Amino acid sequence: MPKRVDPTERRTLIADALMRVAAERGLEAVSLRHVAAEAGATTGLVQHYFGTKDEMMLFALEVVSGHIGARMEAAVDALGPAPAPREVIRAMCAQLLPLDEARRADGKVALAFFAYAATRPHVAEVQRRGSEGLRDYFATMMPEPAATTLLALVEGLALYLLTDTYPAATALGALDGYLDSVFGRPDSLV
Amino acid sequence: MPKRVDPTERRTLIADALMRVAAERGLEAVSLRHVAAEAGATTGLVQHYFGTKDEMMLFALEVVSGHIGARMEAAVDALGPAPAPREVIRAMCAQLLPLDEARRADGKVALAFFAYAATRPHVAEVQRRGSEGLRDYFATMMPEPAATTLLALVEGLALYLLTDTYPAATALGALDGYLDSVFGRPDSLV
DNA sequence: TCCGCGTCAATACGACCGCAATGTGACAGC
DNA sequence: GCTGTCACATTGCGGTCGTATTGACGCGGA
Repeated sequence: MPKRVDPTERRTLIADALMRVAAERGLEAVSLRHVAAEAGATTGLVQHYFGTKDEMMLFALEVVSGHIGARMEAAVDALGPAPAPREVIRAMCAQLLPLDEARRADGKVALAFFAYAATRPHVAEVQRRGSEGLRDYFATMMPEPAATTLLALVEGLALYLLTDTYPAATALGALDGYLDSVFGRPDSLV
Repeated sequence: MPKRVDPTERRTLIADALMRVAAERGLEAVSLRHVAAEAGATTGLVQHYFGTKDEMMLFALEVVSGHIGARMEAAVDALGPAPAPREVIRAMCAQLLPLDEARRADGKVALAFFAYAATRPHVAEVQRRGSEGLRDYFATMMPEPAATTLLALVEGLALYLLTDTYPAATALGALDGYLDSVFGRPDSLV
């Protein structure tokens, strides 16, 4: 075969460029040309790997999900062996919150995709599955209704962090407060 | 003066058309032409009342806020005289959730504006003020940290309702569950 | 050796965009 | 009844969009 190249690597490279554009200028600024320019390529290259724009968007959505999943895994691993369920859940939730620039960029893209999905059912389906998977996993460590509430709370906190409505400390306080109400306060008052 | 018309009425008419387009086809489908067509007018008319597209978008954002505010007021009024704080809060929160088609349409537009605002600080400022006002109002009827958490929870529930991740009953259950934990369960068990 | 395919650039095309300039009809005041 | 001005329609410009087409280049297999 001629000129070997790793296609998935290329695709990921393009998707990364897409996310940079989306995080900086919004999802509506994502065009074949802008993404190609950001990736240092031509529109032809982008089109070679993604036949249509929709394909590209869908792949980017999967990449964002992958980022979040990887961060969650790393955060849980960092807890050491046999961590308490509460700590696992807390660590995972914290990865959903835009608490540093990397997570903030992903958060912006994820938010943009939520809006994008609001009028595109097949995209919404992808997100829905992701959320349900997380909720079900949480439900193995806490009552199912609490897992449902927790996930919505975290999503809302992420939204308010993204718009700078709440500072980070407030959001984390709200998260810990809710975890307290589910698992009981660690040891202090009440 | 020649041919009198009510300018704010026209502006609202155009903004309504904008929101119909945004709810059905997403905010990125909002263009002068589409909005004008939806309003049964010409682009010239739209331009006459909104010099630039940004102006139009900002006005539409205010209209959405107005819708929500009006619904909240009506819902609280419907509670009768001297309602309990918990019922006031519940009624207001319910108006933030997309539980019928009208609120769902507004919710879609509001979500789109969140994403829109993520890369436009001056738009985010408008939303931020709205959320803070609501939070502060809630805080007059419940502990301030709880008001913060509640607002984020409701926003998250709205997001999940919009993507059909949660059914309405689940979302309302989560809302009531949280209100229980703040105000105490009305009378039943525990 | 050279053919064919994977890879990528360049360019063209038609649609649509925001915006501005210009045209037109209706009405109020003189 | 002429005229100025407001309300709106029409048209066109410059630009960007997504997509399709075309062709050049590099290299493994015959």
